[in-house]
Amino acid sequence: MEIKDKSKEEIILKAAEVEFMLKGFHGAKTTSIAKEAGVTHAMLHYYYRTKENLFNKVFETKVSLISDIIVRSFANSHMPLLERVKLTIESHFNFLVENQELPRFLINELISQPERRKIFENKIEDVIGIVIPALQKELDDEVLKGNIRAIKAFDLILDIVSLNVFVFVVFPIITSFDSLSGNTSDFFENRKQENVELIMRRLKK
Amino acid sequence: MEIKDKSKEEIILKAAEVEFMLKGFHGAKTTSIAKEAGVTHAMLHYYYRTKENLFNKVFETKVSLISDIIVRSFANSHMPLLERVKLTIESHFNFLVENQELPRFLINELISQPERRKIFENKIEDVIGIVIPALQKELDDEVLKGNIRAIKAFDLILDIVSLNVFVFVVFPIITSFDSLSGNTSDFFENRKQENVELIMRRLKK
DNA sequence: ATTATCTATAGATCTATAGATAATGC
DNA sequence: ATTATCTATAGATCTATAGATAATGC
Repeated sequence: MEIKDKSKEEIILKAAEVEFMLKGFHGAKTTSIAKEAGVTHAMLHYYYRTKENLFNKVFETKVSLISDIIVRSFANSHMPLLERVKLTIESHFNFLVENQELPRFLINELISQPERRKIFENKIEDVIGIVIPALQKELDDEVLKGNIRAIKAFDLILDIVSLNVFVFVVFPIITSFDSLSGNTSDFFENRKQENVELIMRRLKK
Repeated sequence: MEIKDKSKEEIILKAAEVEFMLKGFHGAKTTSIAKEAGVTHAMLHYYYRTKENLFNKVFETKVSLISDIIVRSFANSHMPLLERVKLTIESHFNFLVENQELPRFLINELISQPERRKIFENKIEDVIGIVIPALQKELDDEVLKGNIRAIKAFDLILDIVSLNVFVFVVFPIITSFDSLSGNTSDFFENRKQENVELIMRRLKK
């Protein structure tokens, strides 16, 4: 057997990732994942036994990605708050450029299969429980100093996430209208700036 | 046969609506729709022949709702622009309160089943082609008069839609964190104001 | 006569595994 | 000896329809 760049096990996982992300758990079929991976259908079950199993592998990896980005976003605490918020928006946005199908996938599986929410909640709960109160305190301090306008940390985060995520969620649909004539990365760059602008104007006095 | 409030045909459609909205085309099963509707499985096929057919009935109704709201949102042209934008944000938000599962459903089916995009595009295309240029002109006029800051109509609409829609898309997930202790309608009311605030500050000089 | 309903079942599709065979690593 | 691979097929689930029967509207 020659040396392949990837083992079949990995190839199957990659193919599963693509199919699950695009079609969801129910829309994806183990037969077509196997076909896409270029292996016999039996191989898929040999390595992962069940469809459920294979899905969970994909799902957990994706959930981890999300919880990591939340933590990473609020690092760099030694920087003025407004600047840090700006940087957070940008790095969060950049992360989404690299993981465009991720939000839609998670949202969808979490809603259509509520039994899977626990996995998500467990990963994300602590992060939320720590990040929000800490941010709230910082915001309140700045408000007292008269530097920014009052806002709840939860609202600020939801503002940022809404603006950043939504473009990617609808991107495959709006492209078909071609209103964004021209190049995709210009479009994204423009959106990133627009989002920063919106949030900065919301916060600045 | 006694007089029922609804015919079986309608009951089936309603049950289908619920199941398709929640689980998508592939996740929904005609057997469980029939069960939910309290009819034998054969009745579903008697009235709608195929699953595809039944799905399309639901899908088209939902697409119409969306295209209607876009048109309605930009009525009331005899009103100062900023005020009109504010009203548009609010009425769009109110519409979403009444149709919370709608955006996620559409986004998802449109992405996982690209063959259905045409139905959507046809309904929405004209509306977009008329609304955006008209709005752009109005915005440009106000910019020249020195009343607002420059913005592309497309960006403004995407800003509004992002902020308004996203809360509902993730709502079933964030409720489980219970950060929004207290009542749901207060939470929504607060979000609506936050969104108006953001957009107004973006536009005002 | 037409419309509505049920039971039973065909036929398709999909997940999963059994069992045989080939390749690989000590 | 263990791991990887294939063919073949069982078994489950799901969509769809045939065919019989009951209800309804002229």
